[in-house]
Amino acid sequence: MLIDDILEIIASENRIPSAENGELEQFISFTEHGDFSTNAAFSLSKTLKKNPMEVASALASSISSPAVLRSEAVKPGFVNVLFNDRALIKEISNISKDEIWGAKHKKNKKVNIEFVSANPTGPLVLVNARAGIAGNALCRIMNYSGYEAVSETYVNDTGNQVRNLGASILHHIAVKKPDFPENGYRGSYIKDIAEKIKTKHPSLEWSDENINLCAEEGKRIILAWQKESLKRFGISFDSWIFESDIRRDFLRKTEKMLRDKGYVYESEGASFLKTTLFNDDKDRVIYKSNGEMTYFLPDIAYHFYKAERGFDRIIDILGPDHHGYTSRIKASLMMLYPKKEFDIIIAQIVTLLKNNEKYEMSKRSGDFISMDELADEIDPDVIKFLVLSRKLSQPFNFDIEKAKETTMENPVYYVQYAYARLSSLMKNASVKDCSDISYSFEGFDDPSLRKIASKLLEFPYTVYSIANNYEIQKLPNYAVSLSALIHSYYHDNRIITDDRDSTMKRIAVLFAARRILKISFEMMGITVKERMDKNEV
RNA sequence: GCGCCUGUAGCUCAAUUGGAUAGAGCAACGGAUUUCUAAUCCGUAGGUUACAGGUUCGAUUCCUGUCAGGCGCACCA
Repeated sequence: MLIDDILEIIASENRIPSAENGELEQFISFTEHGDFSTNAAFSLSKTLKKNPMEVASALASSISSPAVLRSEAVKPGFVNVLFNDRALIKEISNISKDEIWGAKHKKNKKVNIEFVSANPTGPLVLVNARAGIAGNALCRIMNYSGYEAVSETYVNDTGNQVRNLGASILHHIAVKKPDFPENGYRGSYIKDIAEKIKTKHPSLEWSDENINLCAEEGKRIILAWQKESLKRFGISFDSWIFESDIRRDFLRKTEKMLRDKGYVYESEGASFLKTTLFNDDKDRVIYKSNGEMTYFLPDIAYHFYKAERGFDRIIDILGPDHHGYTSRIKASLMMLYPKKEFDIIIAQIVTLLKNNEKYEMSKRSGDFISMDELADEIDPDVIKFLVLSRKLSQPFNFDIEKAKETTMENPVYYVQYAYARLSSLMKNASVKDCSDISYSFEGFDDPSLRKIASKLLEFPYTVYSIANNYEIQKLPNYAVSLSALIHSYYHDNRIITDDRDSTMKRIAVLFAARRILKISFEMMGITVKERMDKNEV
């Protein structure tokens, strides 16, 4: 790519050692001062112990390429680069000829992204939707950026919560029974499941055996139900891991590894893991004094299982209730796999507002808003775009009335409309693919058209940066700002005219812009619409 | 009490991770259309980035303190 070529020149001319794996990418930015800028001189000046401006001048003059019209050092030490129009036009044709222009070559780095990971004890709620939407997008972003990313979810299909589920269901079936279980699930869906089970087993006594039966049946039903919910949002996983399988196949090995390394000790009848050695507040119990295992050991086993499968980077997207949990799981991975990159992203709470009322969402209370209920009311595209527009680490206020009623609050229509406009232009100009376009023109003769072309260069670098810092909101932000340029240009200019040369220039740039929008929509999981029908809303 | 996160326009959020004049949308006001779909565009107004110090070429961003809010702090999962 155009910018990559220049970065390579900068790196080799100035003997920047860390410039190999595209390290220079982090020093580029896109402003009004050129097609791109770099502040590399500032950090370089520290290692060279020279004046930043001096370094910048050297950088600027080292850039000699036929593609570059001007490269200049300014004020404190920025270097601004402006391409000549021919080079930009060439890049426009590259964008148009490539289905996924900008995607990096695979660098053989395997990434595992885990998200949603819910108990099969109730409907999925809004945080699950948030994590799911973001996780899928992140997975595509990382694949585009040269990683081999896999999306994964973990099903906690054993343990107390599942037993509580069984007891809650059986309580609706058995005639003679104790009080409703203390930590039981009270949602109305429990009753529905009980009714379903009744058709197969009309009468069940209160017994451990039948609690298990109800738990197994309930789990199956809820899991299928959760899968349907995920499908409505287009959320999918490359792999499903079940806690029961981990316990069966990997638990003993994990415990042995930890004990062999001397990280386990006994105290007051319980077994502790020395997580404080790796920055945890206190050591954590893996076996209680009554001999029971805590949830912690299977979770470690699961993470070890990820590491064993050869992933170089492991990413967990967790709900806000896992805040205090991150340091201990990090510590356990440090014990045996210190070389693995391990990142935990906390997806903050989603608060649903409706007419300024706050909805509480808890599986226990039975009074919650599920993913499904949200999808019933609001176009999933709207939800996806809104969810992706915010930093995951920020709490998210979702106003259901705004999302539904005022379409102006929904930038997703803004970007989809930009795409639809371009599509209808291509149709009117009888352009099906890039072979219908000539790229033999010399210049843009219109700054705003050139600006759109220049904006397209930015796209890959926006995506790469998300792969590093997980700030997914940059993707929708980019789509909005590109769409703004498109809408503005469209409004000011008649695209298709009798002047064939000028028509072709415009179509060439807009075809490429449409391609970039499409790639970004697919990353976000937003529907790509060739036309927008007003009565749809 | 301890830990993590947050505090930016009236509201919801950005700001390319320490960069150039802090930007969008909504709400307010004024304008543009016999449309290649106005779900659009252009303009006006709105800010001591919670507060006080510090670090340096440069701070919304990093450090310290204060104030305010959210979340998490089990031999629960």
